[in-house]
Amino acid sequence: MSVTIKDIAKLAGVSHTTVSRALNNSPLIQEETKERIRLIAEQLDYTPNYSAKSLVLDRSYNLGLFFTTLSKGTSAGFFYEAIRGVNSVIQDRYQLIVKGIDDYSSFQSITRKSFDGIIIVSQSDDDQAIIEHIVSKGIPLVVLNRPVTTAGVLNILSDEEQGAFLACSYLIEQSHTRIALIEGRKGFKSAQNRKDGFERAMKHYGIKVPPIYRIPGLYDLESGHKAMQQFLALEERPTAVFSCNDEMALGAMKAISEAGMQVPKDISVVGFDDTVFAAYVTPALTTVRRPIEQISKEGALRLLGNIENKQHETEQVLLKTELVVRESVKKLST
Amino acid sequence: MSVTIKDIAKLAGVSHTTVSRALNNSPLIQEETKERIRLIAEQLDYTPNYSAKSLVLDRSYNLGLFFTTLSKGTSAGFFYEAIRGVNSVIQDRYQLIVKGIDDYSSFQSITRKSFDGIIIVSQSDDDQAIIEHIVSKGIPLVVLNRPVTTAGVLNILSDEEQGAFLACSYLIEQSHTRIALIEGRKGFKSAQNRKDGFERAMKHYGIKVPPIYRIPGLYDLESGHKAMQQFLALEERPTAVFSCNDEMALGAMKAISEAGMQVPKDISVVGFDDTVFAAYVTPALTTVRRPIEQISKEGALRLLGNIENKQHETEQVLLKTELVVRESVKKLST
DNA sequence: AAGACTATTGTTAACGTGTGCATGAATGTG
DNA sequence: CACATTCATGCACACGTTAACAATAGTCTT
Repeated sequence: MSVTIKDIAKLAGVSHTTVSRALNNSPLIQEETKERIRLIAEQLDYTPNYSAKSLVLDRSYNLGLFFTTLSKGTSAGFFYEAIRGVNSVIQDRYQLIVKGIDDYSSFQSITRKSFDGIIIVSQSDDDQAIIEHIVSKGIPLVVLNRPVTTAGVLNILSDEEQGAFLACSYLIEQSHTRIALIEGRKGFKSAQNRKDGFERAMKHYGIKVPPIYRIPGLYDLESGHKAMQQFLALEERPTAVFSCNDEMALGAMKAISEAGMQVPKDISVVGFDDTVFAAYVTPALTTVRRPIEQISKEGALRLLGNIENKQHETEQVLLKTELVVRESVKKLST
Repeated sequence: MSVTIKDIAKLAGVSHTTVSRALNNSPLIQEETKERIRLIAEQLDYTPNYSAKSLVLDRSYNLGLFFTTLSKGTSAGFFYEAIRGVNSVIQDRYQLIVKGIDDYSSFQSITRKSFDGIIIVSQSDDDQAIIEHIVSKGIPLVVLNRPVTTAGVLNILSDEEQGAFLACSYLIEQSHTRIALIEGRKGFKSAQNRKDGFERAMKHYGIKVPPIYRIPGLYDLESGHKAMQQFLALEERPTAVFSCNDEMALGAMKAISEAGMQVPKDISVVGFDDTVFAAYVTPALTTVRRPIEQISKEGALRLLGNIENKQHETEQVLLKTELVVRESVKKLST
């Protein structure tokens, strides 16, 4: 079948041990011999059998990249940026195995033999179970995007509460006082954080928000659309809406234009995430940029550090978010 | 360290062979013995070492999912749907390894030992090299999204030429005669197919298209924006634009509104792909739906069939696209 | 009741690679 | 020149699993 080190050994007139050492650049082997063996390996188009390597070295060369879910609730852009970020770091050294946590019926198959390290892009508290499983197995782990307090876990995320605070403060500075909130998907930590930022800004500036100005959403276009319809039906409409993500903001804008009104002339809208299309809708959406690609890059980098130095760095890193001002907010005259 | 079948064997008072057979549900073993062994395995929280299995069974349990590129030119939605489709099919049986073809400096590491099968979501003719490598290694392969003639390759894609024809015919049926084209990224097969559909429709209905009505784009928002600006600067503007994907269509719509005009009142726009946001922009975008998730599902399914039955199905499957009529096209009065 | 057959389990080797220890040659030391 | 030391390589085994073949006991056939 395929070429093994024994085939090379035979041709080179040495033992397979010598070949193994030569190809791993061991200092025990003479430079001259190494060169000869490398040449033969090249000519035979030799590729190491990673299953055999894994078995004896107790490493899998696999990196797990797990999302809370692949089938529902994860936005395409988010998903894409996360994979890109991680992928740009690992290059050739590892294989990237992508999976949705909700696809696992049992975590049994997640062992130190099958993953050298795992990155969880977490969007829900429900991920706690798998996190604990991974930690208990002693697999190096980094959790992105959601705060986690479990011991022994690297944790990298953006400060979403701060981002939401930023966005809402901006609305208030534009003299808005009737500000409504379209919340994120229930159970997602990000939904809570963003709402917290909203509430803090309101409190900080002493703005009263009636209960009907808060409607839960599902992070998708449709729920934003529906929520906005409800706001529009109100007797005293809000003059501005903070939507917990861009997709819902888009749905909201759609509802506004369907009602014969205009953004930002009649109602201002702010989103969150700075999705690729935010800059290109009409009007361009003012939103909060969350450095997902940077988070996943940073996470992958540190995870590799932990794996290769066998250390156990375990801090929490908060990366700052940034307000991107575009055209969807109007400054009210005071 | 971790539990092996030998540990179980010792506790059960049998040989490790018997344990192996029992856990693989071999008919050679007494039902009673099997039950006893399964129980012990469960209690010890045994997990098979997949490296060892792979080594002896000559299977990796890995499925490769390769994209032409992860870093440039692949749209997030496209990427997301493809992964979802494949993932929904493979469930627990395989690990899904995601990679960008342009990340490979050498294909050497792609062997039959490291991948049981490979799915290529191909967007460029440049992928031919890796396709040939994979075929030469005898790895089961399915190529999605782009037509491929290499022997021994399963090929599943949508009939994009037909989709473009559909879209352009629709424009013509709405009495448009000055129809412009924003082309896709050069070198991408889809760009060629969609253009072909455009040309066929024009020819079929006997519509003349001046050369300046065709501008190449890059499949991103910005290039659509720029292309539209050029159309708008023309003395005799088109009344309708067929954009080779939704993102460029969005960019085009942006340019139109910046010029103080409206879609579809002043200019009609049709896109391609039916991206998630197409339904929620204002006006909602008329576009061509390409069943990516279905394509990748179908592809994964057939690939698994080929792997597990050791057969070599090698046909080309064309899945029909569908025109989604929304609000971005105006019927001209004749 | 002897031989053939069947059902169940064990023995042993194999997959491809890495590593501790042994070996032998060459070199250095006193 | 005898002995210690260093350098380069080989031998044998280990990693955890599966499978071909052997072995044993029990059952059936005539």
